[in-house]
Amino acid sequence: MSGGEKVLNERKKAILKAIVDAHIAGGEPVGSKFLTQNQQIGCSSATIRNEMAELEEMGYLEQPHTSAGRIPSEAGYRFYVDLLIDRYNLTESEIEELRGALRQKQNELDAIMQTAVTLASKLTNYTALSLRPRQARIAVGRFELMRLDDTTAVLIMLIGSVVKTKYIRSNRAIPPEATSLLAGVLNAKITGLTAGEITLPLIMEMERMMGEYDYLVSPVVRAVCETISGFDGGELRFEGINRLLAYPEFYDMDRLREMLALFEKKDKLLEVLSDEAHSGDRVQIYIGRENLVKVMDNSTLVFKTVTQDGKPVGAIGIIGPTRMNYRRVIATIDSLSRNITEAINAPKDKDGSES
Amino acid sequence: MSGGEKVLNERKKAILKAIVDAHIAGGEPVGSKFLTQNQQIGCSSATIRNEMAELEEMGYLEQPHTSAGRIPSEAGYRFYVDLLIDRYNLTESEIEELRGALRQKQNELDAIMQTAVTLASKLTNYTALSLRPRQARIAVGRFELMRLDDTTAVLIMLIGSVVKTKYIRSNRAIPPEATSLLAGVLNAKITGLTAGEITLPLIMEMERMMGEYDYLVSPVVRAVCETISGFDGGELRFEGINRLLAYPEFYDMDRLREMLALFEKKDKLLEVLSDEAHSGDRVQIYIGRENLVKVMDNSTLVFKTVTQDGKPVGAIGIIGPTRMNYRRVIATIDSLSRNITEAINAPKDKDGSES
DNA sequence: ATTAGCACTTGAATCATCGGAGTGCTAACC
DNA sequence: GGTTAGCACTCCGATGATTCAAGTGCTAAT
Repeated sequence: MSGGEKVLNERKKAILKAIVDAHIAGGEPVGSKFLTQNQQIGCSSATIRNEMAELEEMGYLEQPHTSAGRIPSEAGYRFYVDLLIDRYNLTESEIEELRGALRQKQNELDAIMQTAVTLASKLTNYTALSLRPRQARIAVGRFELMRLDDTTAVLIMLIGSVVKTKYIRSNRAIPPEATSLLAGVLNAKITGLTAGEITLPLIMEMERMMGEYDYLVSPVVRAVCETISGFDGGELRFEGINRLLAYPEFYDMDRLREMLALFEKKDKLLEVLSDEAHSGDRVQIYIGRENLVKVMDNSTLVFKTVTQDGKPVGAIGIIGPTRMNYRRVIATIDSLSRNITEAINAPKDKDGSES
Repeated sequence: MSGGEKVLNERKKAILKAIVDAHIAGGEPVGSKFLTQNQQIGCSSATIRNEMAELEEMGYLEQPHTSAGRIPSEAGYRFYVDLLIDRYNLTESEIEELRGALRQKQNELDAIMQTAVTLASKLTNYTALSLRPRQARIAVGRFELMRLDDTTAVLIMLIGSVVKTKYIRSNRAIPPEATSLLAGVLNAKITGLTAGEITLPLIMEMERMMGEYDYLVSPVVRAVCETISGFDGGELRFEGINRLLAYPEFYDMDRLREMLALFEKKDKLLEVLSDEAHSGDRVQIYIGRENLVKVMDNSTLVFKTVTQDGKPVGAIGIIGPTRMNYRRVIATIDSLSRNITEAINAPKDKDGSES
């Protein structure tokens, strides 16, 4: 709000960066004296104090109380993050672990995301999250029907690249020939349609096609619709929640409780993330309440989209205190999402010749 | 260790019960004076003090420090719980909510358990858990194969009453006629077999049966084995972790962290629970470290098995502070598991005639 | 423009004090 | 003998005073 030119001289930059670094490392406010140790800044504490006062005026720093050091404001973190173009690179072994874990799961997006989120949490030591965003257009691409006994069958649906199943029970018989017929009708008539596009005339036509087995259409279609609506809700998973506790900013019970409540109130988050998830190919970083829910005062969200055939099919990210190790987190998330995207887009894995 | 007859006179029972009740309600140690308000105990504080001293000697009570009131020991809670034969009954509306939620999901054990665990957490206000125990003998009961394109297919397996799917990718073509052939071979040869029973001769025989498509057998069998071994690991889910925070006994950060760490270290829990899950038709209650992992000093675990065709297929439970509302929790878990068991065993739901 | 120095502010830690709650025990009471 | 009133004793927790150290802002000197 209040003015302040955007231009920072080199020394201010160095000081700001040093403050953020120090605060990330220690978690405490940092004072002028401490900064004199930093080689990059060749001046006395008094000078630094003056600079810090100006940085505070510009909104990059904050003072918890009069006689404490400074901590970076959200704007300060933002500046710092934007500065970080030189990526922290994962070590060879970390990359290997990642690749190895992904190689197991062939194209099972669900399983892959689960693996990835665990890995992300482990590698960064923060809470990780995986997201399957809400999608506008959900439709079944392929149906299959597996008959179990006289009155039971399993309906198998391919949605995107995810397989969903649903039990069908009927109080009238489901003869073997009816299942294949029904599967054929379903594939012919309602592949590619969203729940809203399955109309009554369509259903009636299907019933006509089913002949004497018309009674099966209604329950099956209902099952399809249920599955579709269940699917488009998106999905959000967390892993490593307890890692939050290791960081002093969450030692405050109330804050922690808010955070956990946030984790459970997935709907809200999902909504926001689903929007954001569609945007861009880069790692996205939300600092504090920059954009998202306001609960996240002291937290930062880092995530990146996973795409298949150019379309976002999920996202993976990290949530943690604002003073997080950005280099590492960014690198991890970037690398993970890149590898997942790669794994699900370049199929054809060579069939190793084990005994 | 030190002696003490098991017999408690009526007054002692009344006092012990009153203390547990009060401590559950308030969370604080309870003193002799407070208990005089209780109508059931018609005597003065001094008498009560004497009785309490004896109860402490017998091991049913503890004193945090000399000049505090008493709190129930684990043995005290145990006694209290065993005393609770009169069940707390859920209200009509609660039962209705439960039934309604279950009715939606037809026999999808996974979805049902998910619903149930959410409900359990909501109804009791504690952290709830659902368990699919480790099982000794896992075998596929039925195979189906869905062809997607020239090199991809989805293998669909019915394990118990759970459907699992797995992508199959091949670097050689998967022609349509091969899929049905392969499904037939799989159904003929390896239904009912555990991973260990799928031997090399068997595989070779299958390859012979597949004729020119023999190259498909190996990757598919491998997928089957992976799925089976993935499945027998059991599964443990938590819901409502943040509810723990509402209780003062978890206001201690370290305790809380231990607890959360426990939640993530599912393997261990799974192991213990899988054993226990097989036992009995009653609600099981573990108080403190009575039996389980030692982390759970101040916590109680209440759970009950869900059975299908008489066999345990899962369990649902609550975890919370030792001073929990046992009546309510026991009733909820009992009712939930009973309803689930009912839902998955008595199929044939009437097909309502909605327009 | 930079720096040294100093007065000032403020939260955190330490310590002593005090009050209340609750006990255990003894002596009186039924 | 069981029950109760009374009292001395213990111990925790809250309160408040004091001290301490860190860090600032400002002024004057370089």
